[in-house]
Amino acid sequence: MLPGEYRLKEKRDFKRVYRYGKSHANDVLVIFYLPNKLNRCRIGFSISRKMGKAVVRNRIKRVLREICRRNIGEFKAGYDIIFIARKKIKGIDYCLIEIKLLSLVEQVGLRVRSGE
RNA sequence: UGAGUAAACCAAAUAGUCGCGGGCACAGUGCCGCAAGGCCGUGCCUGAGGAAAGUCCGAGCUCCGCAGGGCAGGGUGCCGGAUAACGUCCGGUGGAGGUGACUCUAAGGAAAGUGCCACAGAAAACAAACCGCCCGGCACUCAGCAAGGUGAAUAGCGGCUAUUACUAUUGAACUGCAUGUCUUCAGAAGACCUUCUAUUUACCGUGCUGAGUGCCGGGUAAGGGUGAAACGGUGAGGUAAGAGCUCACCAGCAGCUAGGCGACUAGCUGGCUUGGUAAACCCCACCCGGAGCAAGACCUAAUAGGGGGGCGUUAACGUGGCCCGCGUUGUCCCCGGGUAGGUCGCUUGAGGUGCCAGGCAACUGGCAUCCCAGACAGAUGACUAUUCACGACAGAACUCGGCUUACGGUUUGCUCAAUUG
RNA sequence: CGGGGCGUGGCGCAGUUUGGUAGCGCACAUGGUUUGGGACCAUGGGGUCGGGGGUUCGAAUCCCUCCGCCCCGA
Repeated sequence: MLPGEYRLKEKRDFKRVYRYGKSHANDVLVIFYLPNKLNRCRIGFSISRKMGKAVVRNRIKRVLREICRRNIGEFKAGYDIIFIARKKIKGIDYCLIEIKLLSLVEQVGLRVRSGE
């Protein structure tokens, strides 16, 4: 679970990102992102009801959160980010989702290599 | 061993690291905010289910004009009990299914009334009536019998005379006006014919009897391809034919008696019998005010509006669908305040566990013990190691009691079948 | 959390109130018409009435339960 300051909570923040932000996607995830005026990034998740019942949706959300928590240092600060799960994400294990998510973040240029 | 049936239990386990929600303790009184308030560190504890689900019922709790009456509407519906309450549960009764263990059962009233029962069928509900069966009358047809008539055949008794003339025939005459014809023949007989009688047979009409057909009047509901269902069922007697008309058994109804708190059961008696559908309207009995934790309560700076009481009850508006009733708008007096945000509601409860007692049981009582998620964009995940049967259905959002639905496994009791001893 | 509605041939809808025959339009197939196509005319096929259970002689229709979709209010 992310610490509270890194969470994107408000409905109006989601609306703003969807409306004015940019998007990119691969086969399991969609990313929306928009610069904010803070010196940290806030991350939100959206898993549709079409994905499955509550247990399935919770599982996907928790895996995504865990990935973001462990890699929070690699995200470029000052952005609001929303990840949307696509249907193919069901059944994929943690490691593969982590690779997919980080590659997606790198493609849109929000990744900061902690080592570099 | 297999199949089935009923019940109970479990919901992968252990250890470590990182991360998240909540509670408690300690500390800086550090940070954010105008404020109400919130945040940060360390330690310890704790953190989804049997269904958390569907939202199908019932309650608690909260607010609303404190919910009163009538109508309407909705729900429930064998009996008794349990419960805060229930459409739930337990124990019984009746019915249905199953070889059985056992399971299912919206199971009041059809004799309060209304409606419906398609097609088929004579008829679908006051029973009536079509076919049929039976009785009577009339007409017709057929058969038999009786007496009769007519005709025919056969048989029998008769009749067929007999006078004059004449050998005979023919002719004539007279008398009489009586005469069947023919043959043999001379004297009667025979045949045809005919009277009567008898027998047989045919026909005719009459009467009676029987059968059939048609019509009319009546009796009957035993039987009638139907249909889900046909006005009690089966058998015997009985009858013109039949019929609870009578009888036996069965079903059903009413009454009485006995048992049971009761649903009901058993027995006896009686009159012989009144379709189904109420998950159709309805009747009867009982129950139901409405909305729902985004209910609602409190706090707070700026912008800006209410609440309570008295009087009044015409009009308008509103109130769970209508009416009564009630409330607001009116007026007088008094008090200090709405949205966004924050806090509370928010988890100690018809609570869990164990023992004892009561009860067949649901459940209740007593004692001991425990605190067991409380978020507000919403907490359970990832990694490592070990073990196993390699893990189904599935995630709290005010809280309980049920129901329904989804689903993996373990154990036990019981039933049936097969095999072995 | 509460309230309401819908589900019927491939598509859009009737029929449900008051139980007994599942129908209409478009689409599809065949034939005709035309030089050919469209339009038109005629004929025909195609439906577990969302699933299951019950009431009833009989259910798309009545009752219960489950599934899916849509709308509204707080």
